[in-house]
Amino acid sequence: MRYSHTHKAETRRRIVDEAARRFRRDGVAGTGLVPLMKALGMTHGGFYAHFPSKEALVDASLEAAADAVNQRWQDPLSPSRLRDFLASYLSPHHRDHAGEGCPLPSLCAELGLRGQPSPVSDALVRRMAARLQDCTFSAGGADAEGNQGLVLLSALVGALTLSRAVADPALSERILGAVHAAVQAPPAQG
Amino acid sequence: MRYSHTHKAETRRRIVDEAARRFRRDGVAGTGLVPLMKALGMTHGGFYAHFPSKEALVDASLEAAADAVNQRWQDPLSPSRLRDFLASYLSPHHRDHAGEGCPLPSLCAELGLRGQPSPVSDALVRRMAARLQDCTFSAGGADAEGNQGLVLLSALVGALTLSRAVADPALSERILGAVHAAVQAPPAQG
DNA sequence: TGTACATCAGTGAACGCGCGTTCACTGATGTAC
DNA sequence: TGTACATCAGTGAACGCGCGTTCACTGATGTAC
Repeated sequence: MRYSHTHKAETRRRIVDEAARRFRRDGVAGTGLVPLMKALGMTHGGFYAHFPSKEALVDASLEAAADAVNQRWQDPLSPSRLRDFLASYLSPHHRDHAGEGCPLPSLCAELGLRGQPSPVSDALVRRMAARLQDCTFSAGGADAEGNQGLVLLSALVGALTLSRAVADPALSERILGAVHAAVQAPPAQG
Repeated sequence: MRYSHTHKAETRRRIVDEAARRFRRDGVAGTGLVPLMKALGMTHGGFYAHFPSKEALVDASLEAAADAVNQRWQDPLSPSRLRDFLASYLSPHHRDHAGEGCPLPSLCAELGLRGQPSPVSDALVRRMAARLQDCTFSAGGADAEGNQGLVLLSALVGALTLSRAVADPALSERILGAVHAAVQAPPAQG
């Protein structure tokens, strides 16, 4: 080998990291391989020493995201850590920095367009929903199937998506605030 | 004029209708003007007799969607019509036919990517949230700001987005079913 | 009613551009002797 | 330790393609006389 044993793996990791950021920030269709490789100080031809196609890079970056979620959410969330998570997920900072944020609001719509979605997003959804399920505020005797986590995740993803799409900053903050208030305490019963 | 008075307006309407369908089904970036015009039995050059740019077509199709929502949701929803709406919104049919469905789950993520989002999506969000607000099941004394409609809308949009992105049909149906159950009756309180 | 003209929606070839991908190559490095 | 060789990550030019947009034009029709 002409490079150290770890060199190629290291370059591959850099490509995946930068791609994951750009996919979330600009969309998959909006991310070109030429600017991507250029940002890493390389030429685009070298890309194909690491991946057979752009499609494979999408899969790899989704897998990396799923690994990160699994790593970070390995143990059940404590109520206090859940509170922190919800606040940061529904924050203007998260809304304004999609590249460093959750891949679900950024990528799900685009992944849903493709003929056959990758099963990797399933793993992401399952893991996050399961961890949210563990510590929903309602005791949940009526929710034995564990669906409350999916409901919470849907609200989070929808809120972030909508807050990013509206032009009026006041409306955007109202969306985040309304969902934040609703998920911290269940709505008044009557 | 060489065509009847309504001819041009009629053609424009056909372009907007077909574009709105394709934008929702394939995304804005995934919709080309050449195939779009060809589907209407015309050549692409004629497009510019109606719109100055593709961007203008996006705006026009969003406006058309907002008009349709305003038309259809002019009066407050009765509880029974709300029930029908929720069932159809969270149905597998809606998930599988994005081209004929709500523009929010299909387009919000992509619109959020663009530098400055169009204020037209604001009108859509406001109108739908207001109508959902009118008839949320909770009496809502604690929700004077009218945020419950935004919460409900976030959950609907998130659920549809996630259900379209996962590969496992069972998981997809669980997402729709869980949110459907949750929005029909508030979660158990303890 | 019949003819000449003006209008303009729509045609179709062409443009420059960025895309994903291919491929012959280079040259720094690890390995073998 | 020093030299010759094999490896292969990365280079950079080139490809075909579809994109949004432009533009000189056509020809069917409404209008004026």
